[in-house]
Amino acid sequence: MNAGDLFDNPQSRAAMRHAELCRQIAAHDVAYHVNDAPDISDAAYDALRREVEEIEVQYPDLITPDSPTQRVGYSTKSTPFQKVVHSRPMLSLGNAFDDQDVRDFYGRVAKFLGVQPDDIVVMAEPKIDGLSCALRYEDGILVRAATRGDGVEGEDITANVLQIPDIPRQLKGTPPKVLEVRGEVYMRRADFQDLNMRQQAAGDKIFANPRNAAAGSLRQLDSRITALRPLRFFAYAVGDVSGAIATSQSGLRQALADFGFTISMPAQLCETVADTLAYYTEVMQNRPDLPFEVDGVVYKVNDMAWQDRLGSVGRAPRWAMAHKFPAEQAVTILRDIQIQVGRTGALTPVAILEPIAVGGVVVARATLHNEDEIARKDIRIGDHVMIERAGDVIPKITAVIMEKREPSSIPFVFPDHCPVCQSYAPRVEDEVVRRCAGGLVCAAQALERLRHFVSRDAFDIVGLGEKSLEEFWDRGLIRTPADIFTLQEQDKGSLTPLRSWPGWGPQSAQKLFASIDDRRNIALDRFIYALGIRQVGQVTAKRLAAYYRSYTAWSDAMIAGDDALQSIQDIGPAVAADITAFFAEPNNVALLTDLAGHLTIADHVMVARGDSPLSGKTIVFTGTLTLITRDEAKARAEKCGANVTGSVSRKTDYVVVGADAGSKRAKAIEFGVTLLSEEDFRDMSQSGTL
DNA sequence: TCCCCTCGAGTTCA
DNA sequence: CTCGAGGGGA
Repeated sequence: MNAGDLFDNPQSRAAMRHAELCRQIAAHDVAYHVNDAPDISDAAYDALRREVEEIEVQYPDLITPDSPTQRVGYSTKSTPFQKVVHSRPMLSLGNAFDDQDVRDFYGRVAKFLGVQPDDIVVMAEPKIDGLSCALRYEDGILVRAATRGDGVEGEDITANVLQIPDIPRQLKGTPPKVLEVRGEVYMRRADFQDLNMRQQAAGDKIFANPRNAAAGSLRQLDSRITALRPLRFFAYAVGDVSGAIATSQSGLRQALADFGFTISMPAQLCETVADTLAYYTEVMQNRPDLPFEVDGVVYKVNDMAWQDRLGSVGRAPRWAMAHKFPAEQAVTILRDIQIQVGRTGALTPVAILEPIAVGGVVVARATLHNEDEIARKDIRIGDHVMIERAGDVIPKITAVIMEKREPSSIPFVFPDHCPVCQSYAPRVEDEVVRRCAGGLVCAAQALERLRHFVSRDAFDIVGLGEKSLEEFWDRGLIRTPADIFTLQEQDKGSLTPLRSWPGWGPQSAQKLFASIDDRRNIALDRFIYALGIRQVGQVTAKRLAAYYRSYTAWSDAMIAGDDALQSIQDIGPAVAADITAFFAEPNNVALLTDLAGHLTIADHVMVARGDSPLSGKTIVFTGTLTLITRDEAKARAEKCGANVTGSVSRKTDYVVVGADAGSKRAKAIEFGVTLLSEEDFRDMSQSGTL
């Protein structure tokens, strides 16, 4: 080994980058907070912080007390509340709508753990309709409160939370050094009505429902106003905690109560699925009598060791689920059906409704999904339709009230041409969507592609929203993504520069140019995702980036037509064909080259758990696993930073061989890939911090 | 070949 | 958040 090797691994590279970023952020902080003279745009500052967070997610041992992520809050001027990065993300819950969904939940948990559904004990609690909130206690003292935000980053509402009577400022008993308590801030129904009466008397805003009232009260800039609002709090979970405070969910509830919190009632420990369903029915029946609004119940696997094993998929834990009460419904009139064109050319029908209040909000539009959906329900313009807010957010039409139909009404005819570019819009056999064939000539598609390009998960260009994008399009300034990066040059020579446009000024123009410049450095996976290749979303883009590592390696391989595509996880013939088709179009290749000329595309940083021998490795499972289930094995491997793929290729590092392994094992031997037994895998996935 | 699961794409309102 | 469809295990 020579000295070069020490630095030529992902972890040491990440460590060096991390240190550099921390230095930069500290310098910017001084400029911003101390000298009151920011030397960098908010967006660029956020990007630096984001990069630090990403590195720390991969290499937790780089997190030090003086890391910028560990400091309380930081400012962006976009909101008056300081942003707070949650120490661990606040997840959302999967939803069940009927008994079968609940049985399926038990089935999934049982299958993952390799136990029987009857073995699973579940803690059931009411799901209060309020706002999730995280309270951080250090040495028993409340030091910070944050809203859930997007789950990763929330807003600092400490001052307001201190005004809520059942949130203790100081914990009782002997709490751990650090304890983050999570729960729901809500308002009782009676308190809500009183508040509205007072608001009305004072000529102030009336709230639509207790939830909105709680939200409005919590986001007051003046905490003296919050103090006048009758807010309450139920504790139901913990986030960051030093040491363990319970081994079960029921124990956790008890511990929280002992620390001085109110815990949600009525709750019940359920031994069987039947108990769980009975609890659901009971809460639903008592719903009108409960003093607060409840939109369902929550089930949590009681055993916390099992919770840990189950982990989470995406943004939802596998060990918990919400069982929702039936959605509120309402009847209104369907005024029109509009056809929207998406970035892939998909024609999507949208219902334009006579505005009506459902579940506390006024609904005026609803998606109709597709042509078949309209035909299946025989939805016609002018019909009275039943709408509901599914999962409490997105409104949908559930049925047509046939008795109220006008005899003169006619079935809706779905157009077979694009409403924007008039191109033919064929429906591929066996597919549900109709797609505008206009492709590159369709303005609607081009605009949607641009919108995708600048969206948060892609280039994240702030200040270039839908409206301004459309404006630039209309004036012919932005027609392709590359145009975004020449905007400032174009503007310089223009007779009507941006700063002279209505609604724009020198400041906003400068700000936009700055935020575009901030994105001239971009991670490879974001870049690939931004291109908007059919069927290539965030996950697939990341897989491509991880496989090819650099922009040049990727684009060269794509232009040459790499057969290896299909050996990448999640990429089969259909997805590979779409990627190949994208590169077969000369316009796309030209665009790509043009675009790349304006950018610095960073090589992919391996997602790796530094201290695990599996980190950064590509691993394939084959045969029947006997020690743990396949799902669990896969989750564990990924937790260690491994890339789990489906088929063996020369790039595979390990093949874990279970019982009765067949062709993959043979292939592994042929390629000289290291074979691991299940026991080997267990040992390797255990070493390293989990 | 079938079925389950994950991913992609499209969407509402405050 | 929901639905459709591709991938891949069985």
